[in-house]
Amino acid sequence: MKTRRDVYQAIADPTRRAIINMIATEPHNVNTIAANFDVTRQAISLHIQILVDCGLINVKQQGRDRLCEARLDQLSEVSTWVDQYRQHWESKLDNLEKYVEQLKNERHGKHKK
Amino acid sequence: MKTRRDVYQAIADPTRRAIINMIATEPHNVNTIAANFDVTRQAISLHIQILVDCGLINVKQQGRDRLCEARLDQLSEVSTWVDQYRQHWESKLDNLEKYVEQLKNERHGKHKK
DNA sequence: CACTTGCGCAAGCAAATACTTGCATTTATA
DNA sequence: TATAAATGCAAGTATTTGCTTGCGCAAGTG
Repeated sequence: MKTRRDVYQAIADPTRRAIINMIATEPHNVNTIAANFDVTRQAISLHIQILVDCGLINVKQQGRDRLCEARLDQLSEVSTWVDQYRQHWESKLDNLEKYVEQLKNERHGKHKK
Repeated sequence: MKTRRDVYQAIADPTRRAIINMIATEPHNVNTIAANFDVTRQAISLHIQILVDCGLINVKQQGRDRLCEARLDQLSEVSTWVDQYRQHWESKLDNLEKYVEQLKNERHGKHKK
């Protein structure tokens, strides 16, 4: 049975979302990531494995470390799915248009955080 | 044990996403929804229950029918989470813009389906 | 008032999850 | 070269899913 782990499945788990958050700005190795959670390294390792499987994380072997880097563009699938309904909860589509405009501006004015 | 079913968990299942899709434009009762899937009504009923639990569906009793209406604004939580990473795959932003444009057109020229 | 229709509830199950502990392997390092 | 550090792999377990079948009940209908 093909393991049907897709992106939606991947981000369904809060721990995995937290992991993504952790490496969103800069890559970290497995142990560093694991150190931030209460569960064992093995558990985190498994979560990472799942994230790798669905393309959300890219692992780069670096000596004895495995650098985990986020491939956030993989989230676009979810983004697209959700956005198709945006007009249903934002009274007007024009709002989305403004939203995109706003995002474009943010893109130019390098992010802070 | 508090059932921790959140929106992410809810949309993780393809059947549930399909259900949301089905009632996105107009409400349907449970049997009508179930008729569109290969699984039993009970299975669908359970999925609907889950969607109701996390606020993605609103059920209105209408005689012996239970009209299921989508509360798509509940998806904003997911949208917000994903969007915080959007700048990481910003190249896709222009595509979204085109997408919005396309949606606007569809809006004017009433959809078919 | 029988009968059909729309549904929920509950019991039972197989498979998938989320974790853990234990052990093996590879790569720096003192 | 021993030793520590960073991980993966494997086995075992408790839960949580996703479904099914069976049953009961309330709301329309002929």
